Amino acid sequence: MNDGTKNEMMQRIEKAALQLFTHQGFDGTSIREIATAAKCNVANISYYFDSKKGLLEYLMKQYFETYFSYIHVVLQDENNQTMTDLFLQLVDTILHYQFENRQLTRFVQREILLDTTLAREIMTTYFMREKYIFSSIIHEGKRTKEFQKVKDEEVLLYVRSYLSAPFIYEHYMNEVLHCSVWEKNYASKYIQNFHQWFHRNLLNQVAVCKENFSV
Amino acid sequence: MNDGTKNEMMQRIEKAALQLFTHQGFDGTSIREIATAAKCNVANISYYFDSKKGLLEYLMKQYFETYFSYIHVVLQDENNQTMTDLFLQLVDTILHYQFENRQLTRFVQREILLDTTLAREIMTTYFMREKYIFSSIIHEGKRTKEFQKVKDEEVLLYVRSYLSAPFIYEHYMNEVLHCSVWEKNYASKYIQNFHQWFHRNLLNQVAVCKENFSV
Amino acid sequence: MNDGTKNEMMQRIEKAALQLFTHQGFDGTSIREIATAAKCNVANISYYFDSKKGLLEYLMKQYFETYFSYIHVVLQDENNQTMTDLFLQLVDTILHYQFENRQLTRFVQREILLDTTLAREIMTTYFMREKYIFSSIIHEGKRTKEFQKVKDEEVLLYVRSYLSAPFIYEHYMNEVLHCSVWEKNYASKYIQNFHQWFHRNLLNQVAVCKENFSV
Amino acid sequence: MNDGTKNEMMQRIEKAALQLFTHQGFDGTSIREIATAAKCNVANISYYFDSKKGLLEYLMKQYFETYFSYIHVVLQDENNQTMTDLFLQLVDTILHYQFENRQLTRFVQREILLDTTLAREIMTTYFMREKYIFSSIIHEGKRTKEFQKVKDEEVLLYVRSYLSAPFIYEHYMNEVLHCSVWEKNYASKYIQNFHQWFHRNLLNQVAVCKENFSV
DNA sequence: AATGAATGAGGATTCATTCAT
DNA sequence: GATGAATGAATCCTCATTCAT
Repeated sequence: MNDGTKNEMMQRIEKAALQLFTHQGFDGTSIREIATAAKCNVANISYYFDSKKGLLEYLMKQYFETYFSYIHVVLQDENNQTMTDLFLQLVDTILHYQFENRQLTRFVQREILLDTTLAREIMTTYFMREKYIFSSIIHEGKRTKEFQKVKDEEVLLYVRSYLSAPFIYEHYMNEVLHCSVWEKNYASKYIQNFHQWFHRNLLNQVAVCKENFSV
Repeated sequence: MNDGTKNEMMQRIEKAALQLFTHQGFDGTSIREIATAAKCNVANISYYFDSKKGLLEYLMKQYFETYFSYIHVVLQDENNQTMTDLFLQLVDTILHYQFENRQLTRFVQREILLDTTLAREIMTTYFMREKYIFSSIIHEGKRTKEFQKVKDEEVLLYVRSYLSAPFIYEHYMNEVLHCSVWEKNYASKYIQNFHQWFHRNLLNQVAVCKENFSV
Repeated sequence: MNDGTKNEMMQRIEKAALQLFTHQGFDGTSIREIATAAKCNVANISYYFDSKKGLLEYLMKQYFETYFSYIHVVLQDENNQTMTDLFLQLVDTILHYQFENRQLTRFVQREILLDTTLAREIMTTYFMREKYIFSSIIHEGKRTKEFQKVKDEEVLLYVRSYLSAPFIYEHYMNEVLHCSVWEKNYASKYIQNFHQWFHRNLLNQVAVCKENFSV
Repeated sequence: MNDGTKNEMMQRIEKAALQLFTHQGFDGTSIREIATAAKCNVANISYYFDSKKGLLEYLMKQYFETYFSYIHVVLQDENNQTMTDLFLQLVDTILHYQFENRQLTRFVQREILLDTTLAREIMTTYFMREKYIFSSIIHEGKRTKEFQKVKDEEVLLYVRSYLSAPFIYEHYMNEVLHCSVWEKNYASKYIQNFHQWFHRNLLNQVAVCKENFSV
């Protein structure tokens, strides 16, 4: 695989693939469809990504590497002094990144639902890494009494679920609830909601209850 | 499609298909693999389910028909007099059904993430129906002052998400959090958690805050 | 692979493949060409022989199994009491079998010239077996003073070469020497020639020399 | 095709191709494999040899041109006064040339077993030429009573077979007879053997019989 | 009810080659 | 002289399906 500076055709293939994968899934999409959509020859896909599987891995890798590059920027930001700052900043950054790359995010979230080798590898590398980061923050927050004595697993599952929900339930929201994820201010509202949850469930302070769902 | 009393081979095919779909997804599984796993001839799948797509639709239909048959039992149960009873009873029943049919639930939840015609149809029929039921209960609950003045969409999304989370995040829980969904008492703990959330966020009463994640 | 009683299509494929392989070699022939020649669908080749490689192995296996079934008939024939009888009877039988299956023989002889795994396997199984049989006969012949004290390797190589020459040099004989292998009495003349060589080079008797090439 | 002085890359390609052809045959080898083995770009093969077929023809042509250049040196050598000298000198020279270019020899001998246009062309040009040369010598030898009254075709076939046997049966000798063609003195022993055969079968003199295979 | 044979369409991939640089 | 990009055709194989039995 050529992984130098991306050229135009590579990006065209990438974009076309993502669009098709979003609708039909990886296995439901043929490289011919991708080639047609990308207006290129089928052989080019093998040329640039080695194989269909290589294209999948490339997209996955790209998603997670950018994901963690953003995370590391936050972790090294000296402004985040409290664990609260760090935690909220992380979630904000991740959600922003994901809202800006909806298709890719949705694609990745869906494919890892399968029980494939790739899915398992991603779990045991990337998600373990993510878990470790959040775990450390929670642990430190609890040590400094900044956070309540919460059950780690439940917080972690909630966060993970919160981070992927807008992309996993995009359809449900569009077609059933008729509230679009695409709406400009949806992202910020969604992030705000998280802050509320965070304050009520993690922070060690007497806070106002029952706010988030009330009008 | 033969809708009569299920015979042995039909069930064998169903079981084999579900198992394979769990690992490889619908598009990633060939009817040959299913036939091999079910120890039957390929032609039998077409014979019993008309086509591969027919098998998919059969599984979906079966899932949702049982799903709603359970729901209607609850709705017609005269014991559920308050909206609180009704709401909690519904969630309990649904979760129980789903925990008893993990593979099928997970399969359905995953396949409807695609942008196919079938997925959209399911959204606009089954999930609309589900939404209508929960919406009515919330509306009535708010009218009788049993519930707080919550934002419907947020409650609905939360419930929907809560109902599918254990199946969508099964992998994540197993391989990253190392807390297994298969554990005997996981289901009841998960249901209890919902009750807490329900009391804190929907019920119109002065309740104890910050309970759910604290030790 | 179906290896029950051969049906008509299987034989048609076999025949077509053999014809094409003879002209173009295994690697030079596509399964499409075979399918066209056999007037069947490409998928049938996979259906009956698993894969192109499977077809190759099938032809090879068939050649050698028939080959050795003939050999074993000779070995168990009680009429062959002397080693001379046995040796000559073997060569006669093999040559007859090969002359009756020219294409197959030529195909096999050509493919094993490659340095592939299959070729090496065939060497170390079938040809070792053949060598063992001839070696034993020579050894016994030498013990009983029926044969001269010849160098085994040279006799073995000569025999092997003699057995395959008409098929390997078929082209040369046709197009350069203009003496056709297809001529009715060529086979018997060729076999007679071997007898002469055998008498002059192996038999322990004062024989008339320089016969074979003189007019 | 570039016929100028061979540059380094051309030779690298040639060597790599020959090595791969030996193992996999011409049709079984892709130019990509050759390019990889020769550590050059695929396009270079087309550049230097026009096409894959061009490479084949180049190797064939090179083999036979060198082959006949050696032959003509022998034919013009005034020292070879008798037909016996000439005949034996020819065979010696050819065998030496071939033993020094084993891979090329083997490759050529194998490819001409196919029924392709190229193979037929080679038969009708190069091998006809060879045959003509040997025929003339035999004829003259018979005329001068130097040789016996042998059947031309049988002698010619024997000679042809003898000249290619070590290369065609290389595998058989290695893996079955376990006597290596690579052994230093094998070539000279092989040539000596031919001399014995020649004396016994062609020369018009009372010679000692039954020598060649006895210990 | 159940199966083996057979098919045409389409799957991913690799092929030899060309061309601009 | 040499290369990387790009291509269309062809590779083998698998797909879901049909049909006669």
